[in-house]
Amino acid sequence: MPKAYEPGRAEERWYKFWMEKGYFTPKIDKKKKPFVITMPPPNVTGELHSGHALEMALQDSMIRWHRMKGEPTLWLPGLDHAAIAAQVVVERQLAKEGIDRHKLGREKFLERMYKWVDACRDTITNQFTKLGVSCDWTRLRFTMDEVSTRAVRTTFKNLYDKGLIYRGERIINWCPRCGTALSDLEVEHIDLNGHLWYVRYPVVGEKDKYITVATTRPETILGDTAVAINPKDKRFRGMAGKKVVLPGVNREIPIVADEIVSMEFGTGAVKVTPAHDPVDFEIAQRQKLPLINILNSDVTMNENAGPYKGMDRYECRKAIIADLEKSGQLVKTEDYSHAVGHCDRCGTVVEPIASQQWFVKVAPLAKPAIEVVNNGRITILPERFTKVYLNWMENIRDWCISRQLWWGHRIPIWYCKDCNEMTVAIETPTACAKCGSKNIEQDPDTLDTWFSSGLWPHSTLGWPDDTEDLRYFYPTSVMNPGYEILFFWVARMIMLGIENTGEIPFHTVFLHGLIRDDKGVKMSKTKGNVIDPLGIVNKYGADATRMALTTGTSPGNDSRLSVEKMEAGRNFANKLWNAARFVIRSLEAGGDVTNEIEGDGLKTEDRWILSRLNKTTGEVTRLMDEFQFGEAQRQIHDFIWGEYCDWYIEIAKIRLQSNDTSPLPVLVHVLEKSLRLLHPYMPFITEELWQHLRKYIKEPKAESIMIAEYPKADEKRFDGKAEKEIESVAEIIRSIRNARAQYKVDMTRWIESKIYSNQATISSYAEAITSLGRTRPVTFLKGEPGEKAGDNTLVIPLARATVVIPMASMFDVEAERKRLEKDLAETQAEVKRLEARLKDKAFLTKAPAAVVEKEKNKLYTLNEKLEKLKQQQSRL
RNA sequence: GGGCGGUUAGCUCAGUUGGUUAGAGCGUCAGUAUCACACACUGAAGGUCACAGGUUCGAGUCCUGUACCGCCCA
Repeated sequence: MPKAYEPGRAEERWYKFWMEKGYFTPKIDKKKKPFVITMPPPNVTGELHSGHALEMALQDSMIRWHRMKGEPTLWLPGLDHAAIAAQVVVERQLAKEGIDRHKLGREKFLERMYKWVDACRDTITNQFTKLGVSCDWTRLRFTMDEVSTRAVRTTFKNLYDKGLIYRGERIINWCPRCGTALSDLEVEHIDLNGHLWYVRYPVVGEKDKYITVATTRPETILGDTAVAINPKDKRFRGMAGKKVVLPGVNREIPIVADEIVSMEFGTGAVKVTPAHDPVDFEIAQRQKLPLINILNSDVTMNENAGPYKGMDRYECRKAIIADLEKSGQLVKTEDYSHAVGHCDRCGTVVEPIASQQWFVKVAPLAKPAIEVVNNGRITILPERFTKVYLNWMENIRDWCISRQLWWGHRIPIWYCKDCNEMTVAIETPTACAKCGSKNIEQDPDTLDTWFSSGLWPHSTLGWPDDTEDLRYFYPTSVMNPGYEILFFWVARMIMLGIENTGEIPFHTVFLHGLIRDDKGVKMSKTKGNVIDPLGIVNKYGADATRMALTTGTSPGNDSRLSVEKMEAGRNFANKLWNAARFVIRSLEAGGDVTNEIEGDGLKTEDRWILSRLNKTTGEVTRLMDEFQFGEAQRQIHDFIWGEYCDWYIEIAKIRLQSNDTSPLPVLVHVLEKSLRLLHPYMPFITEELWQHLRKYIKEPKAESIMIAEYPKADEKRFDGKAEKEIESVAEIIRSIRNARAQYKVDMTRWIESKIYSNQATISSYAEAITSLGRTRPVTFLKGEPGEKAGDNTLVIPLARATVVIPMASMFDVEAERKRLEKDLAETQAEVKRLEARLKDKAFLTKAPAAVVEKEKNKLYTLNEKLEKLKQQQSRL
């Protein structure tokens, strides 16, 4: 075995081995309850990032753990077509070639998309294997494959037939760059410093009478169809029903009274632009006001903008302000900070526009989805997100699902050109359902990508068909996405899962946090701070990468990824490697030994490590049951490094060096069990080492660690007495080492010690204390020491013992006294010299300040040294 | 505006029914080529657990308030 662990080769070999053995595919066993995770499908937008790597590490840990527990375990992988995000990627490629999708045409464009998907699938699956994920590749799914398409259409039709999907004109968020409508969730509100412009509209027929409104978007004046005031507002008594003239387009619009108008905002009178503002849209509905859309889809002004037609929205804003200023209608301008909607994908400022779109009426679907969380059928972890979920669900608004994109599931609606009726169908129809005309055309739009991913847990198992997979594996066990898609995805999966199957999609939602860079900044391609997980895997190994991502984190909290963490992971792997190397080497020399432990003949240190192993196992299992994987890993790490390596191996060496092979079964037993304990987190190195150990392993008899039973705590091995005793011994050894370091005793020198204790058994650790403390002779005495500190001895009181070390054994007291005296005299002389110098007025006034400062500092440190020397002298 | 989270060693973070002297990794300092490991070993230094009150025999942990940072929703 090489001196340091080399991850690369081992990883490739074992992944291949696991694949060949088919371990990743579960065997359906109706007598057993399966454990199922549907993988959140990565987007086909390119490559994996560290967030995916974290997700994979967490899920693979859960999956491997449950598989080792003997449960039929399914981890179902897949990819998401990621409608808008993927379309943007390919459109960028096209742009580089100097073409666009319109030039290419819809069909050719989709061909390009599929080609891209194929490439992406290869990249992503390859990246997954590098991380060691043990998902069932035979069930790999894609949100646009045949079954998914059928699931999407079936769902659409069902909801449409129930009246839960409708087409209507509503205010949607329009992204001019992406050229599509967005749902409310896809809009990011950013506070921007803008202005509030106060504009006066002249009242019709009343000379010099005006009503002043305030707006942050003056260009929308052109689309105003009313001015609204609060009916309780005394300032505008008698104004309702009158008319004002719009600047720019000189249209007459009414003044209406509406309760929703805030009397505090601006002047108390607000302009109403129903086609470009959600609140105004509602007012218009109530007041029966017309809608005037002033924007083209590229957000230039349309014919309704009169003289401003053709201008870009911001150009128009400038022009209007200038014109208002000229006409004296601009009353004042205030600085004003307000939230402006931006496209989640591309960052462009979105425009609220009234538009014909498809919507899901969500409230009826939300009701049962709220219920299942409230009654505990679905648990959301960390628990605090339950409130976030419920709060959103209880105030849910209709979901705009149509997108003006080409890439995605096309809306399964066909319009008849003859009778104008709509046909909704699962199988592509050839004729209008109403009149039978063949003159039908499918809706050109596609569905929001979340509409199909919302079906993911059941569609991947075969729904709408009644498949064996669906019957056996559904509802799934755990869903483990990032908290940022709680609304986007989790909420919709719960709603659509219940709607389609009558069952919850999963029992537990276990949310993870974001991976940030070492400075705590969210990783993004534009910031250039993304860490490529494959780069880390190549440099530090997959196990170290996984460890770096998941240790020292707590559920649902963001974490930082840094070089230090990756190094820590690699170092731990190497530590484990070398401990195993030592054990294997000892085994090779030790004859016929297995990991089976004989009942008697165990020494206290053996019983101690077995007790610690089993307690750790119990603790780790408890933590994993509670989804505290970071803490579980820390416990395994601390046990292996801090107890097994630092103490047990060191103490065992004493017996091994005198050719006593009795610790060998314990060494291999504890190592073997620790490897199994660790396997879900560090699958490769544990397999590699386990295979090295296999000929010494009597139980379990598996051909791979990944299907060997996960360790269970054996309470019979708990041994509080042994733990106390070894703790006591360790404390004694530490105190002696401490004294050696404090007095700078040379490594090669043996020092004498007397150990006073009422624990009779301590004396049986003479060898351990001798060799680990490098102390000889060691005498064991009962009771309290007669020596007092200062009698040329060091007296160290401990919890259950007192250690006494004669100074003379650590160093030659006489020589040391002489050395101290000499040093003391020299230091004192130097101090005197410096003090005199610093009193010298000539020096103080003439020497440069820096020099004086330097001398002062020197004096200070010398005085400190003097103190220390005096202390040392008094102790001799 | 509403809600949630964070504030613990120089840095990054654990600390889950309130219970010895608050832990880890990294970093720092001192020492070590000891025959598993220098990706290591040994030892040390380093904390008013944001602040102010309260409950309790006992609070990093529970309650109230304040400040700052971050996130979500409107």
